Amino acid sequence: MNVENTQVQMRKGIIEFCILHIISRGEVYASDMLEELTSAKIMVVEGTLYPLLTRLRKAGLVDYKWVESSSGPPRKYYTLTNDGQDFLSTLNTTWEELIGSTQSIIQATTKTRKSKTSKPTE
Amino acid sequence: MNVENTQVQMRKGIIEFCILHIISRGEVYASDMLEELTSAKIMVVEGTLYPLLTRLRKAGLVDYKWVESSSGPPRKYYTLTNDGQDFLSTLNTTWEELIGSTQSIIQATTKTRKSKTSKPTE
DNA sequence: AGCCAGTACTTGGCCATGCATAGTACTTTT
DNA sequence: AAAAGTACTATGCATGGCCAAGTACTGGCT
Repeated sequence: MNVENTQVQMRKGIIEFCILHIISRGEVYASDMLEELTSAKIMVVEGTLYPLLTRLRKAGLVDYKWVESSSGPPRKYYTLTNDGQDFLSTLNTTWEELIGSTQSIIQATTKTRKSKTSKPTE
Repeated sequence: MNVENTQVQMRKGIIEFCILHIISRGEVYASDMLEELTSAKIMVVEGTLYPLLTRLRKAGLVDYKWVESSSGPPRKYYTLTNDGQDFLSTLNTTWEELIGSTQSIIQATTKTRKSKTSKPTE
C-alpha cells in the first residue's frame, strides 16, 4: 500500500469519465485523447486507453470511423452515440455528487461527530 | 458496462481517502465510519470497510485499541499513525490535483482542441 | 438454563479496471 | 530493401469494491 498505487486507484473510473467528455466535444482519435489527458496532468498510457475504447465501443457508448492519415496508418475517429450521451449525463451527476460528498467529509470538523455511541480515550 | 458499475469504479481509492479523513478527526470504530459515510451519501458496506481497515493497519497507517462496549462485543477504535498522517497529507494534494484536472477536462470547450492533427468529418 | 436477536468483526471468492509488455500492420524515409 | 515512426491489438497481472457466509460476544425472553 503505497501512495502511487492509491493515486492510481483514485483515478479508476474517472479516466472513463474524462474520455467520454473529450469525445463528446468532437471527433478525436487515440493520440488526441492522450494529448488532452496529458496536458490536464492525467497520465494515461496506451495500454490503458485502447482497451478502454474497445470496451466503450462494445458497450455501444461510442462509435468510430476509419480516416486515412497523411502520415502513417489510418486512424479511428471516435464519436459518442446517443446511449453514450445519456451515459455521460448520468456520470456528470454522479461526479458532482461524489465531489460534494467527499468535500463534506474532508471539510468536516470534529464537532460534526455525533457522540451517540463514541466516547473512548479513557 | 452499466452506470452502477462505473459509479463503483469512480469511488475506488476515494473511499480509502475518506476513511483516513474520518479517522483523523478522532477515534472511531467501524459503525461510526459507516454512519458518517452514509450521511455523506457515500454508500459503503461492511464487506468493503473491514477489509480496507485491515489493509490500512497492515500498512501501518492506522492503529486500533479494543474498547469494551456496554451493548455487545468489544469494538476496535481506530487512530491514525504518524505514517497515516503523512499519507493523508499526500492524498489531500493528490485529491485537489485530480479534481482540478478533471474539472479542466469537463469544462473545456471545443475551442480548446488543438487542430494540429485532428480535422476529420469531411 | 436454553434459545434467539442484535452487534461487531472476519474471510473467501468474484469481477472490473489500470497498466506493463509484446506484437501486428501500415507509411514514409534513407 | 531496411529502418524508423505511427496507430492499433492482445495477454496477463495486481488491486480494490462487493457479495455472502461465518464467527464470537452480549443481553433479553421464555
